[in-house]
Amino acid sequence: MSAVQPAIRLEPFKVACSNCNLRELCLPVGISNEQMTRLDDMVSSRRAVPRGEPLFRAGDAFTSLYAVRTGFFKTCVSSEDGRDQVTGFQMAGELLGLDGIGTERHTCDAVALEDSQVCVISYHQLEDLSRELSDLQRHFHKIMSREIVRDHGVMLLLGSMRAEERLAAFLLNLTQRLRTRGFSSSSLILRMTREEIGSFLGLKLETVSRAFSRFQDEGILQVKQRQIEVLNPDALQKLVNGTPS
Amino acid sequence: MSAVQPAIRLEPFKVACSNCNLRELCLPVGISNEQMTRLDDMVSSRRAVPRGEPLFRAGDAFTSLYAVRTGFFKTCVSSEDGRDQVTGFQMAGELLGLDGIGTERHTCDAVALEDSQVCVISYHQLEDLSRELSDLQRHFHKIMSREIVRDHGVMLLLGSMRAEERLAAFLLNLTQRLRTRGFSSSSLILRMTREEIGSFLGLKLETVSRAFSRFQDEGILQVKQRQIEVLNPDALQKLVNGTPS
DNA sequence: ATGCCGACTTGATCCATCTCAAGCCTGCTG
DNA sequence: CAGCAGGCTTGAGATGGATCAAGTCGGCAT
Repeated sequence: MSAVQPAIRLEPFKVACSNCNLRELCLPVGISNEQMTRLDDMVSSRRAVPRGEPLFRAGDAFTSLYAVRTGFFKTCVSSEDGRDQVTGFQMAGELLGLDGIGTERHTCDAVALEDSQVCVISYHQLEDLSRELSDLQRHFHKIMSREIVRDHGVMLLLGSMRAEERLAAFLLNLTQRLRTRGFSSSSLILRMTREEIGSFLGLKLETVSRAFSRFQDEGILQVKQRQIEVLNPDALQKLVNGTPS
Repeated sequence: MSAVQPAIRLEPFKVACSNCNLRELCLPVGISNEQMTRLDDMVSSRRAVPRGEPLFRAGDAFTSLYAVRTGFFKTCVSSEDGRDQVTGFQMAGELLGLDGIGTERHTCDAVALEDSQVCVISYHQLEDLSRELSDLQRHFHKIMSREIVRDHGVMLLLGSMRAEERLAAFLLNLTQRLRTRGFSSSSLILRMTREEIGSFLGLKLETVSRAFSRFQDEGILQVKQRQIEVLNPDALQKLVNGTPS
């Protein structure tokens, strides 16, 4: 690889939803095969985002949605005075950029937490195509609606749970999403720092760290830095359900 | 009015977006006049919801969206174990029910906080119509996207602000929305209890009450139960922007 | 190997908010 | 018009998480 130019654009490999192994998680869900080729046109390119780099920033003009192909992202909003809040973590098959539709500018930053690749989905073409393909239209609406429901869940977490309950809910959510993708649900490597977890959960990093230690002491987890083994998922579940141990 | 049957359905008055004075706030934004008649078909009926009654509940089958015509609603989610969280308050011109699209069941309760009326929007027809009218499609997408952005703002509030900052942000948001509707932005009547405000803001009702009292002591507000006068909106703004006093 | 730096852990203390408890308004009902 | 109930305020004390401060760990560059 040449050291001269930053490898942001990937060589125009054959981008095709039709043979993507994330098909079942991503936009094409419920799309028939014949319609799939139309979709392939809409998803015209990929983009590589190195670890630590933004895919987009608040204020950027909105033109596209992005489907995570490989890697891991966080999204965060910030207020004028520098407060900021991680609003989510996105993994393979999940969609980024929905926030930009409303104002035609992105309203949050999306940052890669490891070297990642996204499929670029022209929003304009998505609009056009979803006027023709009602399955695509329906599915896209569902994705947006689920994002709203997910956000409500986060509000519930932030508004009514205590530190250990929040962390338990966070871990269960992560393992569940990993399981959907065919990974072990008991062994995971965190892609984000304690501080980023804390920001997402409305806690300070020390509190997150203490909660991890407590879970380890109680035999619920094995924690080696970012390498986590879930030894007792039921205990996590009980915490989330308000049964305080 | 007959005392026998509950007056849930309103007599089929002429329901018409085309001459609704909320046109500029609601779904029809950006829709041309000729398209408006098509819209009127889609919004086929109204429904009255008495104070304290649910418009829909979590688990109900999803068939329609609702535009608030008059009155005031709250939406709240609850977890299995009885935790619950107010996720928003909706006033005239705002849309309810987007949460239901993803799973075809509602995922939260929507409850009227005063006697209210909503326009019932058949989601199925909205899908069909927005495949024909790209302006409608675009506007509907924007509404969903803005809801996501709003939710991110609430996360920021819940995750990073202190009690008085949260209340200040809440009051500014309310007055701003009232101003948009042509009401005074300095005088308002709260439609919700301290407990509901607290649930929304992730605080206990006593904390909300104390924050109101403090604002009154500092001359920022005049508080008479639910009747609020905003005497110093700049002070509220400063609180939100992190300038602590 | 060595040293450095960022990420993490852990302890001690502080403080914002919660909790519990008492009392007060206001509107409604009998 | 008296009594009641639901919503609100206020106080005192408890506490969960924040803050401040050391230290440790591990990967990376020299």
